[in-house]
Amino acid sequence: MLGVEFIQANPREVCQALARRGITEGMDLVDRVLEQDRVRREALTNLQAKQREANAESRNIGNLMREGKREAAKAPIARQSSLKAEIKELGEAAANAEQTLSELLLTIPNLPHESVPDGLSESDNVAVYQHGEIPSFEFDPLPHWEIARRHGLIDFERGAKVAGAGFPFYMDAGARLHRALINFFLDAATRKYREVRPPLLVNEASARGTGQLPDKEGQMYHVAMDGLYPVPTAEVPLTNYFRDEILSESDLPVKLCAYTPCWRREAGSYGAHVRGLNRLHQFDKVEIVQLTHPEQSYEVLESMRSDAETLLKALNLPYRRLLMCAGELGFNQTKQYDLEVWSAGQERWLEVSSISNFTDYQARRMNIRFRPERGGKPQLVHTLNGSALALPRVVAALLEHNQTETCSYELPEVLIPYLS
RNA sequence: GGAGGGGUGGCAGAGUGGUCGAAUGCACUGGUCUUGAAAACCAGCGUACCGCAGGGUACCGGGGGUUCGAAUCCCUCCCCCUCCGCCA
Repeated sequence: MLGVEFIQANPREVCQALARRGITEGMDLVDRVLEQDRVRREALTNLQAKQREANAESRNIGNLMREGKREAAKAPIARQSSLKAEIKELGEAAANAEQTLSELLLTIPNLPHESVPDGLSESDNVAVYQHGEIPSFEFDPLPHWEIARRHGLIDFERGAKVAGAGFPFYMDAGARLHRALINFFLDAATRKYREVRPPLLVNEASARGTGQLPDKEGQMYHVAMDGLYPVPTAEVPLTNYFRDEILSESDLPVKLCAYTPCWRREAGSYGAHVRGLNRLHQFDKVEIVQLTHPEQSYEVLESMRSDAETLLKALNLPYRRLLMCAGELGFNQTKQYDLEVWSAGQERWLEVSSISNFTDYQARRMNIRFRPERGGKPQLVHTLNGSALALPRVVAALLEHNQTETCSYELPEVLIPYLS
């Protein structure tokens, strides 16, 4: 969430930034936040004045009792009970005001960075870079599900029987290819990031911390009996690792990476775009996360983006880098790159990575701060994350890109050591 | 799942109803001493919020209650530890 102080100090900028996301009632939102904050402060001031009064009275009564003047204490004790009722009422008012403000703030998304292009739709995303040529084939290239079927790499039907659509079995060379990619990605990531094996189920507070709750509730599976959520991405456990903690400035930047399966309900999808490996309920991903000093996050965003791109280059896959337009940004992000590989069999781009800066938006929610070395109050860190990479579409692109006329396929050299 | 014991500041650890936001030790910061360092000594050292300010309020796992007054008593939830059971 945004900080009230910031909104207070920059109402116009906030409105303009929200407008870039297509939110036209920005001024109204800002006004409501400021008004609600005023209400909250007033309620607090009133409450605290009464509490002060009651505390003084109690001290007074304590002194009288100690001196054995029980009679003299009777009047102030009687007065206390009416004070107590007032305090209870004022306390409830203050809590309500606080709650209302925080709910209001949760409806306001993060503000697009100035370097983010304008636009509200997918077509406004800017392809800022492309690596490799889109290949032309002398034959009709097959989609990956066809190649996978002929080689027995993936068993979608039995996956559907055992779990449901979107839960494939990877078999034999298909399973091994997955393991190879996970190891290849992790070996690259761990040269720079601490390797973590996180919990695969998280509690509600963690889902709230990274912003999956309350707005994206339907995207996660939910183990209702125990109040746990299978992770939709390793971002959740990794970023929550330091929730409610104060780090030393010298701890920054914190760099974490993890391989995890990811579970997503992805309700409402249909058609050709969900065929094969395009969209699954369970998939594998290596995630990279950094917590940085506020002054460094945009620099770090570029380096994380480059970490992910290095992998695609090593795999020899044509890909392009999209800079997401203001209207297509995730709710919590200020700037976001998507990396898309070329799917030769489907003749379209497939997203395999998204790298984002959240600035202090998640950190404020999660209360992750650092103590400045030069002294002063703890400050919020900036959080960033990115996929490096998500597996299924990489598998799809590898099969499709490297296919031959006889429907065999080759794999890039970097994977050979991982496949033996 | 059953029985028992616990959750206090960065860490360790006192505190069982009245100036307790909380002793003490360690760690950390500044200073004295020293050629320098160590040791010793002195001082400082939680977080959030309200207030122009002096200052005030809240926080001893979370929530609720008893009381004029709660870290301390009661209820409830969460978490941790030990033993038993079950299990990979």
